[in-house]
Amino acid sequence: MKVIRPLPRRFFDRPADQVARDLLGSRLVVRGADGRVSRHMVCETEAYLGAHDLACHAARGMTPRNAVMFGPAGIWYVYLCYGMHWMLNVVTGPPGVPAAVLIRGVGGHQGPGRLTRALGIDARHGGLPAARETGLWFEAGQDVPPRLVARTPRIGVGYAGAWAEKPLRFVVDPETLVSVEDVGRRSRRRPRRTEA
DNA sequence: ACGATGATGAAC
DNA sequence: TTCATCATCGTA
Repeated sequence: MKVIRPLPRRFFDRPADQVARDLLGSRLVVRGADGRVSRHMVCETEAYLGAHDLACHAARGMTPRNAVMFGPAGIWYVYLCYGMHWMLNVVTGPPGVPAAVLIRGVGGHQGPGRLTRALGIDARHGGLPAARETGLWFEAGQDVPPRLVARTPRIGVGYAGAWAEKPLRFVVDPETLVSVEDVGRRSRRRPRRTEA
């Protein structure tokens, strides 16, 4: 039987929008405290491109919080938002380029704060590599054909001027993705939150 | 439409 | 040391 290896670091050492697109259909894999492993299909991501991207945390320079974004690819960037939600990101691109991809939705869990809560992800993961040893990594899943990928503006970044409108959010309807032979029929598109 | 809830970063 | 600001979510 085929051995599934974690997505390697080089997978993430590319522009964030490419990584965000290609993570759709992959599996986010978590090993819980009890040793059990669970796999979750990635169905929604957002790309934060670097210091020039005004929606990116690194747009105003390096701080203790965002420092990990300036490092090598394949490292978890986890931060607390609105006082209660842990946001899971993976750093992309070469050192010096502070870019990352936000994991915004995985199968069965809509919303970045809900999925971290459900999977037990928090600050402990920040700064660690996405690898088996850390208990949180990615594995290749199924390829998602382009026609099933929707691109929209990112959520909650209305302050970012022109960057707020760029289509850097990538969504695939998990219902659609489940049945590969059903690609001819576009399933109902879920109504999404809109910008303010 | 809005309040919960707390770290973060910048100003003072 | 204060203060505004959040890459959200549940309830209304």
